[in-house]
Amino acid sequence: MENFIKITKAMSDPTRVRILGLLLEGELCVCDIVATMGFAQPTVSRHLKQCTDAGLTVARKAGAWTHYSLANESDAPFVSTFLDLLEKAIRTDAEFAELKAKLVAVKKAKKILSEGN
Amino acid sequence: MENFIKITKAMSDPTRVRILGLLLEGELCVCDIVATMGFAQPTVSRHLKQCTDAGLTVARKAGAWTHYSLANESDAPFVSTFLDLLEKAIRTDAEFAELKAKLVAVKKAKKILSEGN
DNA sequence: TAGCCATATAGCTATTTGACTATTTATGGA
DNA sequence: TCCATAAATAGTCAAATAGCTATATGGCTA
Repeated sequence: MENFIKITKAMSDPTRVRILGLLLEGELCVCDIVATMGFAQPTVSRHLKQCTDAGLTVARKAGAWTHYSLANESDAPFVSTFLDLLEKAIRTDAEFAELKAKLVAVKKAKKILSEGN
Repeated sequence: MENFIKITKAMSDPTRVRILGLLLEGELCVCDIVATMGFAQPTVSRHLKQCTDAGLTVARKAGAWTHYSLANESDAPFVSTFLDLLEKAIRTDAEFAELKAKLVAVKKAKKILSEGN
């Protein structure tokens, strides 16, 4: 029950739902999400912490970076079903479509910068 | 998306989850839930309104009474899946077990009173 | 070691939420 | 018609939440 509430609470905020939606595309670092969504870095960090506490996401540290990805079903009960529902829900969200496009642009820009070195 | 958020918001409060859990047993009037849960009548009424707005419950007026029941899958997308998850979540909630027993007692008491007339 | 970068944490503010009491609305029976 | 009962609405208050800025923390590189 407590777990269920944590998950539904985490999924009851549009910002977090969209962050989770971006993670459907694959692992992302905090800075990617910040660059894509335009929120302050601590705001994104807190959202990710809440998702991780709910068992929806997993953090992987690599040097200064923290990469977040969606938890897989073995990590916690319900999670995969909830993520399926979420995926269906954001499919029709216009704002999410924009974010997804923005993320592609952010990744592309990052790649160009890294190649420049 | 908006609908999804309404549903997850409705399901992110333990009181509402337990109310919905009681409705798994079948249709109930507001006063049954009030008697079972011990909250003030307006509190319960508001929770039920929120659930109905989210498409999780349906209200049926009969005289002075309003009977609430769970929506069926055709009423709104996601709903049946969410209710399945909810059912699994409350299965292990000790407080819900107590409420379920209390509801049985409330119904029994009501029956005795009605037979007395 | 100094300084920069990516994250996390702390603390603040505005808003939302969940509880309550008091009141209103609506129905059925004396 | 008048009263009792069931439910909904309005208004109030305390606690939780989501955003922000400022400040740690921790790792990499010159």
